[in-house]
Amino acid sequence: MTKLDKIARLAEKAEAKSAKRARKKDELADHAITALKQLGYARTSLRDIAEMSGVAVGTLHYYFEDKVDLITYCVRRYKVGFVADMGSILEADVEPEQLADRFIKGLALSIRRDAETHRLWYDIRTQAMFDPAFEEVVADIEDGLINLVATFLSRTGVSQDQARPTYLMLDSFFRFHLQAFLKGDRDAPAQFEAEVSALLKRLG
Amino acid sequence: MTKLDKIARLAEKAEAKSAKRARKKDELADHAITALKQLGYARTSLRDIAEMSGVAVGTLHYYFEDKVDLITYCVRRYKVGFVADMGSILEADVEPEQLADRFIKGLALSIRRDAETHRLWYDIRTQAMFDPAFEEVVADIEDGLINLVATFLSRTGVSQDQARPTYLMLDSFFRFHLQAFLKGDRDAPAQFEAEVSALLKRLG
DNA sequence: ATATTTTTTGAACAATTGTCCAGAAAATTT
DNA sequence: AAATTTTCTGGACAATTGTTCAAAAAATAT
Repeated sequence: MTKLDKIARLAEKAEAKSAKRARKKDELADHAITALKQLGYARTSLRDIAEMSGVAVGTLHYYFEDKVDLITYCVRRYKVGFVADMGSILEADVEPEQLADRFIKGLALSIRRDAETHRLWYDIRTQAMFDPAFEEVVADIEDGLINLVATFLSRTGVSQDQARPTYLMLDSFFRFHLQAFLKGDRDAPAQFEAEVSALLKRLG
Repeated sequence: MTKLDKIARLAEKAEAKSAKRARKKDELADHAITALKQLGYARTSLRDIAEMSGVAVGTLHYYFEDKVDLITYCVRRYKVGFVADMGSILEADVEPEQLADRFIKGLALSIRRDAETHRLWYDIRTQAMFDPAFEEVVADIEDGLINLVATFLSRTGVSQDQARPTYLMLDSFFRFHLQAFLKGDRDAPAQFEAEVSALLKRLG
């Protein structure tokens, strides 16, 4: 075995190890999210998360620096997934009008299906107004969302410099009807769909 | 002294007493707000508030049921004041266009002047997604804000059924630029003014 | 099989939390 | 001036918090 072989094998090992560690982190994060989306940032303790994950509290600190690190990791992970999901809708090769329809329907569906998870995002976004530790993750995610809207607009033939105002408009309606849905209004997603659809036509 | 006189005087006393109590509540609430707007709901302890108010912790519980009662009282008090302030702008007898200009300028000014207080509102509004105890106060305030926008629209000659979408639009821009301002972007209020002004012309 | 490293545990720690309450202080009534 | 009521105090309470760490357990390497 040459020296190069040894080095290569060592690198392989190191990579496999960090990959395994990453998998475990994600596994823990997924359990953490189920706890966080139920109670919110401030009300969820590391013990809640540990119990939900079936591990001891110390294990969490073995994988995550501290609570902020753990929570930002969770929010980032889930929101990246959301942006990817919505992005895949935009890949379909259909008429602009139908695309807009599908996109809005996708958002409405996400209110219905992932309401509890989305409120965690709003929780963290608000925390960032008080705690600079959350500023980075919030800015990153918000950039991703604006970017998502930008590709949506480019696919429907609208100028991309409308991305931020459009994102803000979508976000405010999304937030409002999410709130209504969480309060028990089962029709909120449908209303979101109708209202946003109308407003989008008015603007486009 | 007749019996009626006695009753009248008793009623007077009772009213004076509850008025005094109400004044003290407001005084405590004002101090509490200065603490809350700096740290946010979850991070502010009753001891922080007591220290800020120059009273003992027990005194807070003498005037308020519990922490939730105290905080909802504070948020309600400050937001009612804000709505009243903005409402007084709408009383001016000027051209619709100038009125819109003044209204938006008033909002931009409030970002500059009351940034820390406004973030407390967003904090409580988000908490309401997790804790039903905040649902009522949030719904009340949001109704008040939509109402404010409704009178704004009626004064500028726009259909009132656009109140909610317009409120949501204003809110999202307000929130976004408030966030930017809190992160250190001193131009955020001016940008808010420009962007909202443009969008409003596009819609009206 | 043994040695080494990685992973996990859960008890211990100090700090903080909201709430309660007996008694002091102040205000009001008689 | 005495009695009564209202207001306020601040220590005590139990519960909970994030974090640390020595030791055990498990996995991996020799």
